[in-house]
Amino acid sequence: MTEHSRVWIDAETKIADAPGDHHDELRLWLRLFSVTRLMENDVRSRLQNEFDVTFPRFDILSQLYRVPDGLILGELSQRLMVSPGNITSVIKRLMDDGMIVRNQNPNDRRENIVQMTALGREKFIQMAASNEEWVRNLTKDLAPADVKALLALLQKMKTSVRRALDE
Amino acid sequence: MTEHSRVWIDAETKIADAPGDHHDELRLWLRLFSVTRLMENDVRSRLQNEFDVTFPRFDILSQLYRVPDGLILGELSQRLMVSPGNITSVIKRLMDDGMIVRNQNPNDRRENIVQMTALGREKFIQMAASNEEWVRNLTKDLAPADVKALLALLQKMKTSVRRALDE
DNA sequence: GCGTTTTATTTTAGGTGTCAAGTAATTTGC
DNA sequence: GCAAATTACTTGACACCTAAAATAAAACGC
Repeated sequence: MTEHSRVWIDAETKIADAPGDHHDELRLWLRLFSVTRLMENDVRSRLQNEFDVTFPRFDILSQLYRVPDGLILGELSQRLMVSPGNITSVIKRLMDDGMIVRNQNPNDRRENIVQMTALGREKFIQMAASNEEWVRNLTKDLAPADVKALLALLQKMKTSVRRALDE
Repeated sequence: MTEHSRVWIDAETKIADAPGDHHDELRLWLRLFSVTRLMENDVRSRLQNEFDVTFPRFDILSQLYRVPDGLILGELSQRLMVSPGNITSVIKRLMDDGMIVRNQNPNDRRENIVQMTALGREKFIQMAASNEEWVRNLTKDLAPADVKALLALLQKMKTSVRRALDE
């Protein structure tokens, strides 16, 4: 039992489980939420302890890593699903750390493009490798077929959610 | 398209999808995370707009609703999977709103039991009903069998995560 | 072409989150 | 029985988060 594994009694465990009633969707949401929080808490504390980086910063780096040409702040905000006003300060700190750079688009001076630096790229690669290892370890009791099935079902779920949000 | 449905391009959409490689677990984590955030953002903004309550407060009320005898702060912290230091101020605000009360346990004066008030109970019932409706709407394109399958697979996943955290 | 509108970002106020250090109450161990 | 360890909670420093208002630049409309 490591420091990363404080035992949570999560928000969903104690609900009377009478499967098959009319509350399965709610139960699904609670379970989804609790698994996510469980994993997120572990990943967050490991990122902090082993790389001295916060989860949101890692999140930003993940995005920028995949887009070498960089992203404008608005795109970043949308991809991370956080509000635009939030990005400003986190970006500032990543710049102070030398992980990213930020440049005004000369063709549209409202836009600010952020890109990874070589340093950011180098550090991110290490974090990403550890991150993947942590996640694989957390999910190691799932059979590959379960993983596949979850991927497909969660895709369906995401599609449903997006459709509902677009209405 | 309502105010609740700002269109996010989430953190996971843009990953090259080459299913079947060795990165399915990571992809699963990203997808799980993005669905959760998508739903959470919607639920949070609706709770705020329609009930003037924050998500964490709703979370606390949900727990207390199910336990009429109340919970001590530490239990609450564990169930919500948030750090103990966090609970204090949120509890304080819920008390100011008259939704909950807090009493010292006379047998162990370190412990503080929080319970819902009649007002809290009354308001929570309305919120919970709306919440369930929102969630059902968000997941409405999922067949009942998909919901069942997801519930089972996420349970497996949660078990795997807990086991890994206990090591 | 010039005022209006839209778009991109920042700022502000307030709530929530962590961790670490601190306080108070109980339990342990000799 | 009393010092030491543990448990429950609070506080303080700092990071993130949202919503809404403010700023600045580009696009639009007539």
